[in-house]
Amino acid sequence: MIDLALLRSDPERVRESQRMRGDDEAVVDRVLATDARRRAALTEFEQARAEQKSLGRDVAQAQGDEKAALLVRSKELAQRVKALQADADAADAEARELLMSIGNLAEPGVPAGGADDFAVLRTEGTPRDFAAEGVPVRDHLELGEGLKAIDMERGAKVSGARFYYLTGVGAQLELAILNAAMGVATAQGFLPMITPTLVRPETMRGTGFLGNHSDEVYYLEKDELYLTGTSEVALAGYHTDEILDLSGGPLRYAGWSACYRREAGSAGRDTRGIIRVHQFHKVEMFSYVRSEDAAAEHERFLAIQESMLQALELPYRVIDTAAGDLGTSAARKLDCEGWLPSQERWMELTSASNCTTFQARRLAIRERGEDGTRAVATVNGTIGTTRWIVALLENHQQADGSVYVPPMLRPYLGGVETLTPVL
RNA sequence: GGAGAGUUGACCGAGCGGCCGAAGGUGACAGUCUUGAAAACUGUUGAGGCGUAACCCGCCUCCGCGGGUUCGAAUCCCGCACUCUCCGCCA
Repeated sequence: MIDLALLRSDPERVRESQRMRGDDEAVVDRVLATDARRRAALTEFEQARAEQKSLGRDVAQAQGDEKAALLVRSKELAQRVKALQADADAADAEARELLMSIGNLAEPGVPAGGADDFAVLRTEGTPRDFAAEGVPVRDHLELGEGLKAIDMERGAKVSGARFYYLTGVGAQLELAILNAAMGVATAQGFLPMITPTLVRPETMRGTGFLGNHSDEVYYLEKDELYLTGTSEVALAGYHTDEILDLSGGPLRYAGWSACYRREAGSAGRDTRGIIRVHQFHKVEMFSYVRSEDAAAEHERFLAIQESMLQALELPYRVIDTAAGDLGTSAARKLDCEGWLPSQERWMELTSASNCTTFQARRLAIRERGEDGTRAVATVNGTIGTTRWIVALLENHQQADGSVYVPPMLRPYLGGVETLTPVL
């Protein structure tokens, strides 16, 4: 939720952001109009209510005829108060709903436009020249099957499309990635957390995942619970309705969780292998930080992500996502995309979003300031996920179908330097 | 799944249908005293909103959440969530 006070004082700033995102800018004026109506109704209600309260005190003290007369008056007033309250509540709900429909303000510098309008900030590492090496490029699934690491067929038999089993070294490889990620995060001062993956509607809504992309989310109707697509949801919800003490620096958490995504809008995309699946695991960094420090925290996340990808010896590029491709909550999103040799394209491996005060405002997460409280900022970012298996297998494949293991992961794989196909 | 008890401010804990945003205590902060500290004493100490752009000030809302009864609800009624205890079931 954006700051209503800001929308009132600088509506053009909000319109500008809406344009950058490709969203409706007329909503800004609707918010202004509805808010004016809300305030008028509220004032009227409050005046009537004040009168009712003072009359009520008179009733309590009056006796006999005087009391009877006062009761008549206050009964009339009670009707009026009720009606005015209903008006005020309705106007408030309407204003709030409109305000909630506005995505976070894109940060200055974020490219305008949609999914294809991202800016490439830099490229690190060089994709291998497989032809020059004389290595025939196999895709991750072919490699994974050769290693007996990935079983899509049985995944489909048991659960359907986009489900899979990780078997043997595949399972070990995922655990290696996640454990390495957890280790790095912990060393960087993040508190390790294993989080719930089923959350209540308020939490899902508060984190901004029930907006445009609500089709992406699994919902358990019988229990009124949502399956989360990232531990960001549980980590953001963790401090709902709390006033935090950030005087000692940001609160940093590293959440480990299974992630569930319906992939409703991606029919036909990435159907082969485990690039785009309904269920996977992820370690996510999440910080609660003072508003003025959020951009620096965002950079910090990116640096940690890059250090992971470098340790895994994966070529990648960093992109600044365009405004129209930001999630509802994000003001800026920086992704690291790893090279995918089999398709000769880049594929998202990490994503880091600065949500500024947007999420915290919805979830009522504040800190104590000089006078009063103010919303904190939240920042989130990937530090390891199942999909990295794809990049590792493909980028580190050898001519014989074996796969080189970067030193960082070896301690988690019994020290092996190479994964060898099972014949 | 069944039965019961509970949910009040940073924390503990009172609370009669009518000056109750809420006694008392703890903690925190400030002051007095002290060389300093402790103790003692005194004072301050919740959030959101409207009037209003801001101050002062005034007013409204918030006693788990949502409804209802009433001129008036922390207090009475209903529903929901959560916590605890006992029983049952599963592991």
